[in-house]
Amino acid sequence: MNQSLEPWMEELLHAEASGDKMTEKQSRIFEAAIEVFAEKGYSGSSTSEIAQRAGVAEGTIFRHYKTKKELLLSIVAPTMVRLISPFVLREFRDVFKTDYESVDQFLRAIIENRIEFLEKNQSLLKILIQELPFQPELRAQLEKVIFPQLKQRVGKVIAKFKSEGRMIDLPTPTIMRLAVSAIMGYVAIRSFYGTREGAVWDDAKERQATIDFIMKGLAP
Amino acid sequence: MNQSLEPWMEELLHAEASGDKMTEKQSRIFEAAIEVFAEKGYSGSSTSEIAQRAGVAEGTIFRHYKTKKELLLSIVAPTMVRLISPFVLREFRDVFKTDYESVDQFLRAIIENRIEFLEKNQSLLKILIQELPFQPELRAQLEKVIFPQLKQRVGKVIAKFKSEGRMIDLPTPTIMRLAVSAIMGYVAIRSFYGTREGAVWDDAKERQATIDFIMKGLAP
DNA sequence: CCACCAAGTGAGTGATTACTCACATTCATT
DNA sequence: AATGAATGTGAGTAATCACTCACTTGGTGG
Repeated sequence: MNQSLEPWMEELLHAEASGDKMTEKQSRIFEAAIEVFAEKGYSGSSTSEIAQRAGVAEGTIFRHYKTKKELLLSIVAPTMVRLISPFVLREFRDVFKTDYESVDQFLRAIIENRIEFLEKNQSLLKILIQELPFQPELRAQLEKVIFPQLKQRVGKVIAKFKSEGRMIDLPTPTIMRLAVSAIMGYVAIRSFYGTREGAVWDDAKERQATIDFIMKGLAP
Repeated sequence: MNQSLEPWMEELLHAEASGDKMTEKQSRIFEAAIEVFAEKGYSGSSTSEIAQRAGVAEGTIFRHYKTKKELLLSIVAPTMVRLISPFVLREFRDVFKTDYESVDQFLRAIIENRIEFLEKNQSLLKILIQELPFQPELRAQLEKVIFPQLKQRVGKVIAKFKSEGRMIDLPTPTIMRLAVSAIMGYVAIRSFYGTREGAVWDDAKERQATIDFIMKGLAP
């Protein structure tokens, strides 16, 4: 399953798994980097500004991260894992035993959950999406680790739904793509409008419409 | 309608409208810039590389564009206009007269048309999406010109569909968001996989599934 | 109390950046 | 052919870049 992760990836995952051994200054750097990267993009950010905003000397950054890119990856790679973490949890496999009242109920719950996650981590998501096209390591992780795991775990649940005739008969990746893109569109527009004064944006209704849209589109 | 465009925008639109008065070298710069920006991102690109790839001296770039950012905007601002141009065409308003057999037929046609456009202009789209969060001028144009025009033009057609009970009763922007995000998801994944050797991607089927998904989701 | 090492510093490094400018070339108009 | 403007050039500039390194600080184990 772990199909020989590359060393840098092992380290990153391990670093995250093994709790926060971070110095206070290091975590200040970490947070500041998230801020600046999200604000100006990776290429548009300078290590000097990150240091400044973290309240540390520029050299301190390189004490903890060999390069600027390593700092980026240490932020973004774990995010991809966290993004799919609910699907890897045991509870998720229990869908087989627990017979949900409706597909709706189950799907709604998980969609709401992921929307919540995305909104609480808007900066991380922004950085991830921005850098995905430019960082081959990230694309590799997505393709070799994230996609397969998603396909395997979620695939089983979707297969069950399909076999019960409660969901449209399409390939699992296609179904996921359609659902995910609707959610991403919702999140994207929401962040475009930000939280504004004269906002003509009824969030509850928009979210409901999005979920309904997905459900109706994926109905058999 | 034109609600007082800012000068730079006027110029850009005018420059495009008034045909190609470009020098050969200028258009070489223009094309090279599209290449490099799409490849490395705006901040990650250097004017020296653009000049090199265009086969001109670096100074030539600044003869035609005051700054690097102006070069970017000259590429990307017209793209936004072209993106919605079909909806501004006269034919589009004729939907009222011409009674389409089905909403399906009409929507399918226009969705296919825009997918085609996006695929033929992948680089431009990539640059646009990448820079939208960082260029206030672009966001302003989107908000003040693109969105309103879309809402007005497309709104009428959608209103007609809704009144005929052939489409779900949701706000126009919501309907557009749902349709557009599904299309963007399709385009994004397609470009992620690129055109590869062992591609497990049946394009025709994916496209069909996407369109069906939109139609079903927007059905009344 | 010493010795040791990781954590932290900030001045310094060469490379690269967007942009300028004095000058050369080409073009259009008379 | 002459002239003025538009186009093109590339060496030059100050600023900024990611990163290094000799050094200081602070905490921990013996």
